[in-house]
Amino acid sequence: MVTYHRHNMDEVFRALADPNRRRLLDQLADTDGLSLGKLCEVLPDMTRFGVMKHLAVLEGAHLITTERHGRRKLHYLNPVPIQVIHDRWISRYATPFTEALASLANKPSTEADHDCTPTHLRDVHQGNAG
Amino acid sequence: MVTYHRHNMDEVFRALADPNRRRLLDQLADTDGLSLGKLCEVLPDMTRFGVMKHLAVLEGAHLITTERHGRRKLHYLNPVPIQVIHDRWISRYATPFTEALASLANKPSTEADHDCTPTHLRDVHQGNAG
DNA sequence: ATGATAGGTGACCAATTAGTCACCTTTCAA
DNA sequence: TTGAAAGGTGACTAATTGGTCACCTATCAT
Repeated sequence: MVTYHRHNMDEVFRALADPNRRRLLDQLADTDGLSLGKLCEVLPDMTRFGVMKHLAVLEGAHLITTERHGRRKLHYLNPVPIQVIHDRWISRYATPFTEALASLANKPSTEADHDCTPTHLRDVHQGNAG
Repeated sequence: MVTYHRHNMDEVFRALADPNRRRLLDQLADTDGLSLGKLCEVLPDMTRFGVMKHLAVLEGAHLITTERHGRRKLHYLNPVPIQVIHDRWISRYATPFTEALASLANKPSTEADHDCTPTHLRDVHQGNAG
């Protein structure tokens, strides 16, 4: 019996909540298998220790995996927890209605002003221009 | 020009990171338009103020919207931010490979032990039985 | 009007988190 | 074998978060 599908959603969401950590993931999505030193270049305003901590959080959430190669530690993106989140949580709310609304929301045009949205969704629309 | 597609991902992810808040969202997904008092029944181990704070976080992340009706405040699920996250972030990593791996991971059977996974993904498999 | 009901505010405390640092081990190249 | 390079640990501080409370306003039924 394997248990790797029991990803802790708390940890995954919390890990994803930080823009620095998302940046690290994005970097690994672009170039996988980077060392700590290389990943430090992605977050130049932070010390090596800060980056280490963020990577530890990502690893704790199983969003990345690591492999030691000599004196270097290589970091690999692991997209499984994200897929799991999608499958068992996000798809619940991604109804056709939502998809239509979201695609509508992505258009900056006046079409969105037709506003066939229920009243309790209206406040989402109150963006200021600029 | 509308800006409601500029959801702050930090806030959304952080809001989703708390199980109490996810429970509130689940409740609203089941029965939309509940008052604070009703939502307090969902989290019986917390005071009204705690629930209020969690709802405020959810509202700050635009995951719920509210409407006052007399002396009551009704809360409505707003699935748009989740859809946005899916569209612009999650789908990046939800490759066919990932989907296959995830569906594999969801099976507790021995099929997962064929393990055609890259080495750096292996540690995801090390679950302890029981 | 009046009491009960529903919700709100600001202050407050405990626990957690983010980031840094001094110091350490392991590995590689010469 | 020695020194530089890569990474790791534990302690520490500052900031943030989670939760509670005393006290408040607004609304409804009578």
